[in-house]
Amino acid sequence: MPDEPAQQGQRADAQRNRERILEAAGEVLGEQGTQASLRDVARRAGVGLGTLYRHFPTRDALLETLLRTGFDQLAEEAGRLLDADLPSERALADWISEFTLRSGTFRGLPASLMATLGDPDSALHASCLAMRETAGRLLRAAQETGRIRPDVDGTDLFALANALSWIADQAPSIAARRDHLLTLIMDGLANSGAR
Amino acid sequence: MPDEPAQQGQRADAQRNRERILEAAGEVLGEQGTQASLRDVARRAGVGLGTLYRHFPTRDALLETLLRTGFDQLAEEAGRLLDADLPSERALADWISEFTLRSGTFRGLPASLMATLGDPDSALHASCLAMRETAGRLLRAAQETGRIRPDVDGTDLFALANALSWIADQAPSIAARRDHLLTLIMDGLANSGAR
DNA sequence: TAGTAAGCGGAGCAGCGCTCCGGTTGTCAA
DNA sequence: TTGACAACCGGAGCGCTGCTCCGCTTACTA
Repeated sequence: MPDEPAQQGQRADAQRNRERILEAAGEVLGEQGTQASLRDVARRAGVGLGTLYRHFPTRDALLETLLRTGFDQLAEEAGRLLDADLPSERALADWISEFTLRSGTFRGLPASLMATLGDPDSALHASCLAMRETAGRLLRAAQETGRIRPDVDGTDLFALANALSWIADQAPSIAARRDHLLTLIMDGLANSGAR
Repeated sequence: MPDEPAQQGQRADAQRNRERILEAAGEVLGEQGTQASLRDVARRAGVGLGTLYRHFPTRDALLETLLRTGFDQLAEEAGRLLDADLPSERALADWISEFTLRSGTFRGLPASLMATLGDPDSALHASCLAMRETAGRLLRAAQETGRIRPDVDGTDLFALANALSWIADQAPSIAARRDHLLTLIMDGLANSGAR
Protein backbone atom coordinates (compact mmCIF):
# COMPACT_ATOMS: atom_id res chain seq x y z
CA MET A 1 0.00 0.00 0.00
CA PRO A 2 1.91 3.01 -1.25
CA ASP A 3 1.12 6.15 0.67
CA GLU A 4 0.96 9.59 -0.86
CA PRO A 5 1.93 9.16 -4.49
CA ALA A 6 2.99 12.82 -4.58
CA GLN A 7 6.40 12.02 -3.21
CA GLN A 8 7.34 9.15 -5.47
CA GLY A 9 10.61 9.38 -7.29
CA GLN A 10 12.03 11.53 -4.54
CA ARG A 11 15.17 10.77 -2.70
CA ALA A 12 14.64 8.98 0.58
CA ASP A 13 15.82 11.93 2.66
CA ALA A 14 13.54 14.32 0.78
CA GLN A 15 10.57 12.09 1.44
CA ARG A 16 11.48 11.80 5.10
CA ASN A 17 11.76 15.56 5.41
CA ARG A 18 8.45 16.08 3.69
CA GLU A 19 6.74 13.87 6.21
CA ARG A 20 8.48 15.53 9.12
CA ILE A 21 7.40 18.95 7.86
CA LEU A 22 3.79 17.89 7.52
CA GLU A 23 3.75 16.45 10.99
CA ALA A 24 5.33 19.55 12.50
CA ALA A 25 3.02 21.80 10.49
CA GLY A 26 -0.02 20.01 11.86
CA GLU A 27 1.19 20.61 15.39
CA VAL A 28 2.27 24.20 14.97
CA LEU A 29 -0.77 25.30 13.00
CA GLY A 30 -2.90 23.54 15.55
CA GLU A 31 -1.37 25.73 18.23
CA GLN A 32 -0.94 29.02 16.40
CA GLY A 33 -3.46 28.90 13.55
CA THR A 34 -3.00 29.17 9.80
CA GLN A 35 -0.87 32.30 10.20
CA ALA A 36 1.75 30.51 12.30
CA SER A 37 5.38 31.26 11.67
CA LEU A 38 6.79 28.95 9.02
CA ARG A 39 10.15 29.28 10.72
CA ASP A 40 8.55 27.61 13.73
CA VAL A 41 7.31 24.81 11.52
CA ALA A 42 10.78 24.27 10.05
CA ARG A 43 12.32 24.46 13.50
CA ARG A 44 9.94 21.88 14.94
CA ALA A 45 10.52 19.62 11.95
CA GLY A 46 14.27 19.88 12.52
CA VAL A 47 14.72 21.14 9.00
CA GLY A 48 16.10 24.25 7.33
CA LEU A 49 13.81 27.00 6.15
CA GLY A 50 14.91 26.43 2.56
CA THR A 51 13.86 22.81 2.79
CA LEU A 52 10.39 23.77 3.91
CA TYR A 53 9.99 26.25 1.07
CA ARG A 54 11.24 23.78 -1.51
CA HIS A 55 8.68 21.20 -0.49
CA PHE A 56 5.88 23.74 -0.08
CA PRO A 57 6.54 26.91 -2.08
CA THR A 58 3.65 28.77 -0.48
CA ARG A 59 1.78 28.67 2.77
CA ASP A 60 -1.30 27.66 0.82
CA ALA A 61 0.51 24.68 -0.68
CA LEU A 62 1.34 23.43 2.80
CA LEU A 63 -2.18 24.06 3.98
CA GLU A 64 -3.61 22.29 0.98
CA THR A 65 -1.61 19.15 1.69
CA LEU A 66 -2.66 19.25 5.32
CA LEU A 67 -6.31 19.66 4.44
CA ARG A 68 -6.73 17.60 1.29
CA THR A 69 -7.82 14.48 3.16
CA GLY A 70 -10.33 16.53 5.10
CA PHE A 71 -11.73 18.00 1.90
CA ASP A 72 -12.09 14.58 0.42
CA GLN A 73 -13.84 13.29 3.50
CA LEU A 74 -16.23 16.23 3.45
CA ALA A 75 -17.00 15.55 -0.19
CA GLU A 76 -17.65 11.89 0.60
CA GLU A 77 -19.82 12.92 3.50
CA ALA A 78 -21.88 15.05 1.13
CA GLY A 79 -22.28 12.05 -1.12
CA ARG A 80 -23.39 9.84 1.76
CA LEU A 81 -25.91 12.45 2.87
CA LEU A 82 -27.29 12.66 -0.66
CA ASP A 83 -28.09 8.97 -0.59
CA ALA A 84 -29.18 8.87 3.02
CA ASP A 85 -32.80 8.64 4.01
CA LEU A 86 -33.01 12.11 5.48
CA PRO A 87 -35.10 15.22 4.90
CA SER A 88 -33.07 17.17 2.40
CA GLU A 89 -32.72 20.26 4.57
CA ARG A 90 -31.60 18.03 7.43
CA ALA A 91 -28.89 16.55 5.24
CA LEU A 92 -27.74 20.02 4.27
CA ALA A 93 -27.66 21.18 7.87
CA ASP A 94 -25.69 18.13 8.89
CA TRP A 95 -23.11 18.79 6.24
CA ILE A 96 -22.70 22.43 7.21
CA SER A 97 -22.35 21.39 10.81
CA GLU A 98 -19.66 18.90 9.91
CA PHE A 99 -17.92 21.51 7.79
CA THR A 100 -17.85 24.14 10.52
CA LEU A 101 -16.59 21.61 13.02
CA ARG A 102 -13.66 20.76 10.79
CA SER A 103 -12.93 24.40 10.00
CA GLY A 104 -12.24 24.76 13.67
CA THR A 105 -9.12 22.60 13.56
CA PHE A 106 -6.92 25.62 12.76
CA ARG A 107 -7.63 29.13 13.84
CA GLY A 108 -7.86 31.41 10.83
CA LEU A 109 -8.87 28.58 8.55
CA PRO A 110 -12.22 30.07 7.52
CA ALA A 111 -10.43 33.20 6.31
CA SER A 112 -7.91 31.12 4.40
CA LEU A 113 -10.69 29.19 2.73
CA MET A 114 -12.67 32.27 1.82
CA ALA A 115 -9.56 33.81 0.32
CA THR A 116 -9.51 31.04 -2.29
CA LEU A 117 -12.71 32.48 -3.75
CA GLY A 118 -10.84 35.46 -5.09
CA ASP A 119 -7.55 33.74 -5.86
CA PRO A 120 -7.85 30.95 -8.47
CA ASP A 121 -4.07 30.48 -8.43
CA SER A 122 -4.02 29.42 -4.81
CA ALA A 123 -3.02 25.85 -4.20
CA LEU A 124 -6.08 25.55 -2.02
CA HIS A 125 -8.42 26.70 -4.76
CA ALA A 126 -8.71 23.43 -6.64
CA SER A 127 -9.35 21.04 -3.79
CA CYS A 128 -11.65 23.55 -2.20
CA LEU A 129 -13.61 23.92 -5.42
CA ALA A 130 -14.07 20.20 -5.69
CA MET A 131 -15.57 20.02 -2.23
CA ARG A 132 -17.72 23.05 -2.92
CA GLU A 133 -19.18 21.42 -5.99
CA THR A 134 -20.15 18.30 -4.14
CA ALA A 135 -21.77 20.43 -1.49
CA GLY A 136 -23.52 22.30 -4.29
CA ARG A 137 -25.20 19.07 -5.33
CA LEU A 138 -26.49 18.64 -1.81
CA LEU A 139 -27.85 22.17 -1.93
CA ARG A 140 -29.58 21.70 -5.30
CA ALA A 141 -31.13 18.47 -4.13
CA ALA A 142 -32.62 20.30 -1.17
CA GLN A 143 -33.85 23.07 -3.43
CA GLU A 144 -35.56 20.57 -5.70
CA THR A 145 -37.59 19.26 -2.81
CA GLY A 146 -38.74 22.83 -2.26
CA ARG A 147 -37.40 22.87 1.29
CA ILE A 148 -34.60 25.35 0.60
CA ARG A 149 -35.14 28.69 -1.09
CA PRO A 150 -34.09 28.72 -4.72
CA ASP A 151 -32.26 32.05 -4.71
CA VAL A 152 -29.18 30.66 -3.00
CA ASP A 153 -26.16 29.31 -4.81
CA GLY A 154 -23.19 27.23 -3.81
CA THR A 155 -21.05 30.26 -3.18
CA ASP A 156 -23.62 31.71 -0.80
CA LEU A 157 -23.66 28.42 1.04
CA PHE A 158 -19.89 28.30 1.24
CA ALA A 159 -19.74 31.89 2.44
CA LEU A 160 -22.34 31.31 5.13
CA ALA A 161 -20.73 28.13 6.35
CA ASN A 162 -17.39 29.88 6.55
CA ALA A 163 -18.91 32.87 8.27
CA LEU A 164 -20.33 30.56 10.89
CA SER A 165 -16.94 28.94 11.42
CA TRP A 166 -15.38 32.39 11.50
CA ILE A 167 -17.70 33.51 14.27
CA ALA A 168 -16.83 30.45 16.28
CA ASP A 169 -13.12 31.03 15.97
CA GLN A 170 -13.21 34.66 17.00
CA ALA A 171 -13.99 34.15 20.67
CA PRO A 172 -14.46 31.00 22.75
CA SER A 173 -17.43 32.64 24.45
CA ILE A 174 -19.41 32.79 21.24
CA ALA A 175 -18.23 29.45 19.94
CA ALA A 176 -20.73 27.86 22.30
CA ARG A 177 -23.54 29.45 20.29
CA ARG A 178 -22.41 27.75 17.09
CA ASP A 179 -25.27 25.26 16.90
CA HIS A 180 -27.76 27.92 17.81
CA LEU A 181 -26.53 30.20 15.03
CA LEU A 182 -26.58 27.29 12.63
CA THR A 183 -30.26 26.64 13.18
CA LEU A 184 -30.83 30.33 12.71
CA ILE A 185 -29.05 30.32 9.37
CA MET A 186 -30.86 27.15 8.34
CA ASP A 187 -34.15 28.89 9.05
CA GLY A 188 -33.00 31.69 6.81
CA LEU A 189 -32.22 29.18 4.10
CA ALA A 190 -35.59 27.53 4.43
CA ASN A 191 -38.14 28.17 1.75
CA SER A 192 -40.97 29.65 3.82
CA GLY A 193 -43.88 29.07 1.46
CA ALA A 194 -44.76 32.33 -0.26
CA ARG A 195 -42.08 34.92 -0.94
CA MET B 1 -16.86 75.15 19.35
CA PRO B 2 -13.93 73.26 20.82
CA ASP B 3 -13.12 70.10 18.94
CA GLU B 4 -11.97 66.89 20.53
CA PRO B 5 -11.58 67.59 24.23
CA ALA B 6 -9.20 64.66 24.50
CA GLN B 7 -6.21 66.74 23.48
CA GLN B 8 -6.65 69.66 25.80
CA GLY B 9 -3.70 70.71 27.90
CA GLN B 10 -1.33 69.39 25.31
CA ARG B 11 1.38 71.40 23.70
CA ALA B 12 0.43 72.92 20.40
CA ASP B 13 2.85 70.75 18.43
CA ALA B 14 1.58 67.62 20.11
CA GLN B 15 -1.97 68.48 19.20
CA ARG B 16 -0.95 69.22 15.62
CA ASN B 17 0.83 65.87 15.37
CA ARG B 18 -2.12 64.04 16.81
CA GLU B 19 -4.35 65.44 14.12
CA ARG B 20 -1.84 64.68 11.39
CA ILE B 21 -1.56 61.11 12.58
CA LEU B 22 -5.31 60.62 12.59
CA GLU B 23 -5.62 62.04 9.09
CA ALA B 24 -2.80 59.87 7.78
CA ALA B 25 -4.18 56.83 9.58
CA GLY B 26 -7.56 57.31 7.92
CA GLU B 27 -5.91 57.32 4.51
CA VAL B 28 -3.51 54.45 5.08
CA LEU B 29 -6.02 52.16 6.78
CA GLY B 30 -8.45 53.01 3.99
CA GLU B 31 -5.93 51.69 1.50
CA GLN B 32 -4.39 48.78 3.41
CA GLY B 33 -7.00 47.82 5.99
CA THR B 34 -6.80 47.65 9.76
CA GLN B 35 -3.57 45.64 9.61
CA ALA B 36 -1.71 48.37 7.75
CA SER B 37 1.87 49.13 8.71
CA LEU B 38 2.00 51.71 11.47
CA ARG B 39 5.33 52.84 10.07
CA ASP B 40 3.47 53.80 6.92
CA VAL B 41 1.02 55.80 9.00
CA ALA B 42 3.84 57.64 10.77
CA ARG B 43 5.62 58.20 7.48
CA ARG B 44 2.56 59.64 5.81
CA ALA B 45 1.91 61.85 8.83
CA GLY B 46 5.48 63.13 8.61
CA VAL B 47 6.10 62.03 12.15
CA GLY B 48 8.45 59.67 13.96
CA LEU B 49 7.36 56.24 14.96
CA GLY B 50 7.82 57.09 18.62
CA THR B 51 5.42 59.98 18.28
CA LEU B 52 2.75 57.75 16.86
CA TYR B 53 3.12 55.22 19.65
CA ARG B 54 3.06 57.93 22.33
CA HIS B 55 -0.24 59.29 21.05
CA PHE B 56 -1.73 55.86 20.40
CA PRO B 57 -0.04 53.16 22.47
CA THR B 58 -1.80 50.36 20.65
CA ARG B 59 -3.27 49.81 17.24
CA ASP B 60 -6.67 49.45 18.88
CA ALA B 61 -6.33 52.88 20.51
CA LEU B 62 -5.75 54.44 17.10
CA LEU B 63 -8.62 52.50 15.60
CA GLU B 64 -10.91 53.49 18.44
CA THR B 65 -10.26 57.17 17.89
CA LEU B 66 -10.84 56.77 14.17
CA LEU B 67 -14.10 54.91 14.71
CA ARG B 68 -15.59 56.58 17.78
CA THR B 69 -17.65 59.06 15.75
CA GLY B 70 -18.94 56.25 13.61
CA PHE B 71 -19.95 54.24 16.67
CA ASP B 72 -21.78 57.22 18.07
CA GLN B 73 -23.60 57.79 14.81
CA LEU B 74 -24.61 54.15 14.66
CA ALA B 75 -25.95 54.38 18.19
CA GLU B 76 -27.91 57.51 17.30
CA GLU B 77 -29.21 55.78 14.21
CA ALA B 78 -30.48 52.94 16.37
CA GLY B 79 -32.26 55.51 18.53
CA ARG B 80 -33.86 57.14 15.52
CA LEU B 81 -35.01 53.79 14.21
CA LEU B 82 -36.54 52.96 17.57
CA ASP B 83 -38.71 56.06 17.36
CA ALA B 84 -39.40 55.81 13.67
CA ASP B 85 -42.72 54.60 12.33
CA LEU B 86 -41.39 51.38 10.89
CA PRO B 87 -42.13 47.69 11.31
CA SER B 88 -39.74 46.64 14.03
CA GLU B 89 -38.01 43.98 11.98
CA ARG B 90 -37.57 46.52 9.20
CA ALA B 91 -35.88 48.90 11.61
CA LEU B 92 -33.55 46.15 12.75
CA ALA B 93 -32.69 45.20 9.20
CA ASP B 94 -31.99 48.81 8.32
CA TRP B 95 -29.64 49.15 11.24
CA ILE B 96 -27.73 45.99 10.37
CA SER B 97 -27.47 47.17 6.79
CA GLU B 98 -26.06 50.48 7.92
CA PHE B 99 -23.66 48.72 10.25
CA THR B 100 -22.30 46.40 7.58
CA LEU B 101 -21.89 49.30 5.18
CA ARG B 102 -19.76 51.16 7.68
CA SER B 103 -17.74 48.07 8.59
CA GLY B 104 -16.63 48.11 5.01
CA THR B 105 -14.64 51.32 5.37
CA PHE B 106 -11.52 49.42 6.43
CA ARG B 107 -10.67 45.94 5.33
CA GLY B 108 -10.27 43.68 8.35
CA LEU B 109 -12.52 45.83 10.48
CA PRO B 110 -15.09 43.10 11.21
CA ALA B 111 -12.34 40.92 12.63
CA SER B 112 -11.03 43.79 14.75
CA LEU B 113 -14.50 44.41 16.11
CA MET B 114 -15.18 40.78 16.88
CA ALA B 115 -11.87 40.56 18.70
CA THR B 116 -13.17 43.05 21.25
CA LEU B 117 -15.67 40.43 22.42
CA GLY B 118 -12.91 38.40 23.97
CA ASP B 119 -10.65 41.26 25.04
CA PRO B 120 -12.26 43.65 27.56
CA ASP B 121 -8.99 45.56 27.88
CA SER B 122 -9.02 46.62 24.27
CA ALA B 123 -9.45 50.34 23.71
CA LEU B 124 -12.17 49.44 21.23
CA HIS B 125 -14.13 47.41 23.75
CA ALA B 126 -15.87 50.26 25.56
CA SER B 127 -17.12 52.27 22.61
CA CYS B 128 -18.08 49.08 20.84
CA LEU B 129 -20.03 47.89 23.86
CA ALA B 130 -21.97 51.15 24.03
CA MET B 131 -23.07 50.78 20.45
CA ARG B 132 -23.90 47.13 20.97
CA GLU B 133 -26.17 47.98 23.85
CA THR B 134 -28.12 50.52 21.87
CA ALA B 135 -28.51 48.00 19.08
CA GLY B 136 -29.64 45.52 21.72
CA ARG B 137 -32.56 47.80 22.56
CA LEU B 138 -33.56 47.76 18.91
CA LEU B 139 -33.43 43.99 18.96
CA ARG B 140 -35.51 43.64 22.12
CA ALA B 141 -38.10 46.05 20.76
CA ALA B 142 -38.45 43.86 17.69
CA GLN B 143 -38.70 40.78 19.86
CA GLU B 144 -41.47 42.34 21.92
CA THR B 145 -43.57 42.82 18.81
CA GLY B 146 -43.15 39.10 18.21
CA ARG B 147 -41.57 39.66 14.83
CA ILE B 148 -38.11 38.47 15.83
CA ARG B 149 -37.42 35.15 17.50
CA PRO B 150 -36.82 35.46 21.22
CA ASP B 151 -33.83 33.10 21.44
CA VAL B 152 -31.39 35.64 20.04
CA ASP B 153 -29.33 38.03 22.11
CA GLY B 154 -27.34 41.14 21.38
CA THR B 155 -24.12 39.21 21.01
CA ASP B 156 -25.69 36.93 18.43
CA LEU B 157 -26.84 39.97 16.53
CA PHE B 158 -23.42 41.56 16.69
CA ALA B 159 -21.74 38.36 15.57
CA LEU B 160 -24.08 37.92 12.64
CA ALA B 161 -23.74 41.52 11.51
CA ASN B 162 -19.99 41.23 11.69
CA ALA B 163 -20.03 37.92 9.88
CA LEU B 164 -21.98 39.54 7.08
CA SER B 165 -19.46 42.37 6.85
CA TRP B 166 -16.69 39.83 6.99
CA ILE B 167 -18.07 37.92 4.03
CA ALA B 168 -18.31 41.13 2.05
CA ASP B 169 -14.72 42.05 2.73
CA GLN B 170 -13.26 38.69 1.79
CA ALA B 171 -13.81 38.92 -1.95
CA PRO B 172 -15.30 41.66 -4.11
CA SER B 173 -17.18 39.03 -6.07
CA ILE B 174 -19.25 38.04 -3.07
CA ALA B 175 -19.63 41.57 -1.73
CA ALA B 176 -22.32 42.09 -4.35
CA ARG B 177 -24.43 39.45 -2.59
CA ARG B 178 -24.39 41.41 0.66
CA ASP B 179 -28.00 42.57 0.52
CA HIS B 180 -29.13 39.16 -0.56
CA LEU B 181 -27.40 37.49 2.35
CA LEU B 182 -28.80 40.11 4.69
CA THR B 183 -32.39 39.27 3.76
CA LEU B 184 -31.49 35.63 4.25
CA ILE B 185 -30.20 36.27 7.74
CA MET B 186 -33.19 38.45 8.53
CA ASP B 187 -35.46 35.59 7.52
CA GLY B 188 -33.52 33.42 9.91
CA LEU B 189 -34.06 35.97 12.66
CA ALA B 190 -37.77 36.17 11.94
CA ASN B 191 -40.14 34.50 14.37
CA SER B 192 -41.91 32.08 12.08
CA GLY B 193 -45.00 31.41 14.18
CA ALA B 194 -44.69 27.97 15.75
CA ARG B 195 -41.29 26.70 16.79
C1' DT C 1 14.51 85.78 28.45
C1' DA C 2 15.86 81.64 30.65
C1' DG C 3 14.62 77.19 32.77
C1' DT C 4 12.30 73.08 32.17
C1' DA C 5 8.91 69.71 31.44
C1' DA C 6 6.83 67.88 27.55
C1' DG C 7 7.39 66.17 23.24
C1' DC C 8 10.03 64.48 19.31
C1' DG C 9 11.96 60.93 16.19
C1' DG C 10 14.76 57.37 14.81
C1' DA C 11 18.24 53.83 16.08
C1' DG C 12 17.87 49.32 17.64
C1' DC C 13 15.98 44.65 18.79
C1' DA C 14 13.68 40.56 17.72
C1' DG C 15 10.88 38.45 14.63
C1' DC C 16 8.64 37.72 10.04
C1' DG C 17 8.30 35.90 4.78
C1' DC C 18 10.99 34.61 1.19
C1' DT C 19 15.36 33.88 -1.90
C1' DC C 20 19.56 32.27 -3.08
C1' DC C 21 23.53 29.49 -3.24
C1' DG C 22 27.76 26.89 -1.45
C1' DG C 23 28.19 22.57 0.53
C1' DT C 24 26.48 17.76 1.32
C1' DT C 25 24.51 13.31 0.29
C1' DG C 26 21.67 9.67 -1.74
C1' DT C 27 21.64 7.03 -5.89
C1' DC C 28 22.87 4.52 -9.83
C1' DA C 29 25.96 3.12 -13.52
C1' DA C 30 30.29 1.25 -14.30
C1' DT D 1 32.87 -1.12 -4.64
C1' DT D 2 33.50 3.12 -6.18
C1' DG D 3 32.98 7.33 -8.46
C1' DA D 4 30.27 11.05 -10.53
C1' DC D 5 26.52 13.97 -10.30
C1' DA D 6 21.95 15.48 -9.82
C1' DA D 7 19.15 16.22 -6.16
C1' DC D 8 18.74 18.07 -1.92
C1' DC D 9 19.98 20.53 2.27
C1' DG D 10 20.15 24.51 5.48
C1' DG D 11 20.94 28.97 6.85
C1' DA D 12 22.85 33.63 5.78
C1' DG D 13 20.83 37.66 4.10
C1' DC D 14 17.29 41.21 2.50
C1' DG D 15 13.67 44.11 3.46
C1' DC D 16 9.89 44.37 6.07
C1' DT D 17 7.14 44.32 10.64
C1' DG D 18 5.78 45.82 15.83
C1' DC D 19 7.49 48.02 19.65
C1' DT D 20 10.93 50.35 23.10
C1' DC D 21 14.07 53.44 24.62
C1' DC D 22 16.54 57.61 25.12
C1' DG D 23 19.39 61.79 23.72
C1' DC D 24 17.97 65.98 21.66
C1' DT D 25 14.71 69.86 20.69
C1' DT D 26 11.07 72.97 21.49
C1' DA D 27 6.94 75.24 23.25
C1' DC D 28 5.42 77.20 27.22
C1' DT D 29 5.71 80.00 31.58
C1' DA D 30 7.38 82.44 35.34
